[in-house]
Amino acid sequence: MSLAHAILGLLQQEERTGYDLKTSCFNQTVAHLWPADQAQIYRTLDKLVEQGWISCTVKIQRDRPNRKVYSVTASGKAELTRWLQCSQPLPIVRDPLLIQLYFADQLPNAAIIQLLEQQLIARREKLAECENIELPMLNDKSASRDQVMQRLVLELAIQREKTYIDWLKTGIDIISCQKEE
Amino acid sequence: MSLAHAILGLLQQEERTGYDLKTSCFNQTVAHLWPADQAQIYRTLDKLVEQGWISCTVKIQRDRPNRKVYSVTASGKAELTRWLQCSQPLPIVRDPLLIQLYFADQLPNAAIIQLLEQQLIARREKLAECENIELPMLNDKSASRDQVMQRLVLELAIQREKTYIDWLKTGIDIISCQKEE
DNA sequence: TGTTAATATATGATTAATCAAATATAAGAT
DNA sequence: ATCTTATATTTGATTAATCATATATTAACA
Repeated sequence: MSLAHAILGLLQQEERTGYDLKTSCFNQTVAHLWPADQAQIYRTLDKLVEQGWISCTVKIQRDRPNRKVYSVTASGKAELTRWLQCSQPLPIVRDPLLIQLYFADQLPNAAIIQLLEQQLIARREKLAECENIELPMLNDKSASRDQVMQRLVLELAIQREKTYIDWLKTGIDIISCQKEE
Repeated sequence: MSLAHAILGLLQQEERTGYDLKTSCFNQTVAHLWPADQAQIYRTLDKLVEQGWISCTVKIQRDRPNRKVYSVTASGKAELTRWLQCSQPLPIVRDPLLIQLYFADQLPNAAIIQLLEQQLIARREKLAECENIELPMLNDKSASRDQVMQRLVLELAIQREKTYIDWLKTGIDIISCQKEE
């Protein structure tokens, strides 16, 4: 499961709590790669401990509730390195809009265009989110190795949105010219 | 759930059995929009009958096992029309390769490139599959309304693969030039 | 003093999807 | 005669993800 390995990767960057993972990773950049909710994160942490891939230390805090800080064990590090080299299957995409459009011939043009316009808004918002993430450009020679990797990932996310946006615009044009019924 | 509505749409095109849905829809074009396995299809058919959106007639066959043929009811047709006009959320994409790349700074360049090369092969295969689907082009004026919709959907699938392929090529170039460690 | 917000973790229930396998009929091939 | 293939449906088990909610501590605010 990739979520487990994503968490392993994040904990290898630095030790964190479940709360940290949620608020500073899975609510931020990682949300674009592998969204995960809080319940799943805490449960996956439990599984990783069971597996022996991470270990937990309770940090007592005076001013706030105590934290369970997790860090990667030697065996966890080995597992991550192993997994990082395994070829993974293509992701499965299930896009409700495509199903709608596939059967949209029975809708009036205006209704179809409304669907596409709404997606266009949502996609533009997502593109803006991705473009707001600050990372050195691919041609920036001062970028560290991990920044290059992260920028590369971000570039796909951005390109993906741009492709979708272009396609939506084409779709709107095409439908506008269609004879109804 | 979109699977239910996809099935509703397919049954509105013509009455079909679970087997038909699997072999001539979910193994073919629809596989690129909304993959579904056989167990899920049959179970969803049961749910749709319970809802009263489709009805079932058993067709006795002499030469082959009997078929349960499903067709859309009036209430099913209404439900489909309703659903087709509801704005749907953006699909959630979880791509394991992006997680790998995000943490790939600890891998040697050759290992990263191997990951990307393998995805490139898989993506090219998928692109070829999409391009093999026969549908009139968007500028073809003899195309029927439903063919236009289906071509539009296919165009996104194709563009999506092309975007991914371009990105993979860029990625391979960038990683090749990276200093290791 | 009581309320809300932020920090922090845990659990129950449900849905959607996947995997595996069982069952049955008949045609066609070896 | 047996094996395979295609047709056709059903069920059990499990995983991954989501949703809702519960619990606890402290700070800040009104």
